Amino acid sequence: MTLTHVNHAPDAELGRDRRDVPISRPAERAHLADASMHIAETQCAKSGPDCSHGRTACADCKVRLHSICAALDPDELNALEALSHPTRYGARSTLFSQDETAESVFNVTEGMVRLYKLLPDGRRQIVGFALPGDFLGLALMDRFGVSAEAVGDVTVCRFPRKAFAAYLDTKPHLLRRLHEFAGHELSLAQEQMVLLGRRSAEERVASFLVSLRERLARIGQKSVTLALPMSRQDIADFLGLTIETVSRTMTRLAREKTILVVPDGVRLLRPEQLESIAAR
Amino acid sequence: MTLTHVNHAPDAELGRDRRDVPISRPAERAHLADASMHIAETQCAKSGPDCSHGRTACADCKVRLHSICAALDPDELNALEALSHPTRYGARSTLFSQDETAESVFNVTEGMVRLYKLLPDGRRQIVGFALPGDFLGLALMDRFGVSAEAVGDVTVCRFPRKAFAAYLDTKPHLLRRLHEFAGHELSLAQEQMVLLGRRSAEERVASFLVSLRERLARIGQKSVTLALPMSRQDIADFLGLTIETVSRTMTRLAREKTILVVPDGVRLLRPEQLESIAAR
DNA sequence: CGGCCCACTTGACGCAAATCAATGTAGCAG
DNA sequence: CTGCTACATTGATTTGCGTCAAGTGGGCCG
Repeated sequence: MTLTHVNHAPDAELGRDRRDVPISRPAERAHLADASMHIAETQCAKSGPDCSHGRTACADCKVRLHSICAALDPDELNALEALSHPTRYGARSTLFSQDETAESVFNVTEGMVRLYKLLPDGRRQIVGFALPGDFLGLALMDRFGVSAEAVGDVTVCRFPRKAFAAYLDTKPHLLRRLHEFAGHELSLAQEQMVLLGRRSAEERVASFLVSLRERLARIGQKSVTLALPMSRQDIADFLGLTIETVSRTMTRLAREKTILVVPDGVRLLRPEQLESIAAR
Repeated sequence: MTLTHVNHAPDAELGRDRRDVPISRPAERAHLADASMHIAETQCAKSGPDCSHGRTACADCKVRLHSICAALDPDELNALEALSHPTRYGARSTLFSQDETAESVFNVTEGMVRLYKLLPDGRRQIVGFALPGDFLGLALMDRFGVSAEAVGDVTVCRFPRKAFAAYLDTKPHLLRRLHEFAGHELSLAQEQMVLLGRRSAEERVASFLVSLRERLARIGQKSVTLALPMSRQDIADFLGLTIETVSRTMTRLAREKTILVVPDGVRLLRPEQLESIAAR
């Protein structure tokens, strides 16, 4: 049963948060140098420790087992919860910016965050996409080394960095868990260096799709239909390519029936073919 | 006083370990796919915990203050020393290989180590050069994610991974220190992603020289004359370029009197010019 | 409904870096 | 000294991807 080449597949649950939260358009031009915008955070007004309207207990947290919190027993979870500020960020809003003092660290619970660095002339390199369960501010350093923006709407557990670090000092196994996350992150970064330094455009795109699928599978979202909530420009800036090259490459993969391009996503028709292109 | 364009400057203390330790030549062809060679380690025969012939005490360690060991008090230092196996590796020998079970972790005390990943077809990406004070095996994972080879002769403190991890469990502040190192490493990796994804050949070379100088300065080797013990191929594989492009770029920088190419190194004639080319 | 905007795609062309090919040079063995 | 080997430089040519520019289609607003 051969699949026909259509542009719109009847796939549910895809959806780039593009129309909602029409927050200042210029933000989308972030590819240019300014990056100075700090879109108002969609977060609760009082930012004290009990910003808990509609609060969901950590015990019910959908990403707990994939996050650093899996290292904690119920009592410890409560203690950490006391420090946490569940916070929402609207699509395209800024969680934090490069070089800014790190007041908070974050546990992503929903949505996707792009992490990037800008060169003075505006060139942008996305160094990663954070998914639910991922931790932002791993290094616990005084200042952030990268900027972070919500791709679509995002919810996080935000922790004041100092309080979090202090708690960490009392819970070595939590630090251990954090360190494991750092090791994993480093490993992804090294894979990405191979991609950026030594792979062709087609290999980059294939590799990107395959590894995004793997990451989603690890957090329980197994599917051959991959949601791509980020823009083509984001993908290009992640893969060290231009938007045109990404577009052409995806078109070619689609023409060869390896993938099927759908609105805000891609269906992997022949995943094994993609893996072999990715060359790993 | 203009500097003349000479090929050999009267600079001391440079020196690629090329002639010494003529260990199996085929190793130099490591750029091709085989990578299967495991050159016999130049390490002490009995590998028990007291492989201490000619052992230098940690207290005298030249890199202690730059390594993870700076987090330890004298007693702790002794305890860790009891686990350590000071080991030498000859030029071009392998410390460990990608995907191999991680039996040991390492603290580099002397020399330079290249860390790299290979694609199945032999393409190589060097993900970093480890210097004295750097720690190898940070992630403490079961298997190494990269391969490590001595560039010139190298000395390390080697620790059995499990014993090290066990000791770590009793010393949270050491884990904290290790985590700081991981954060630093991650930060370097992200910088490198920007380099590989978004910088031109000239910017890459300039950036490489500037940041190597900074790293050396941080461990006390401040100098405008930079030793480059690694080959041009290594530099190319680190910068995501070909050897020819690296060579041409260095020649151009030299022609413009920004650097002076000397055997096994480079003198930075106009560091500020390099920094502005690096565009940071 | 019509027009605008924006994200994306597609095509034509140009260029930076890769590839292919000599040539130069230092270290070492005989 | 001579030849050999490995590394590095330099030149000629090709090419993959970037740049520039035009075209498409969906969403949204007046």
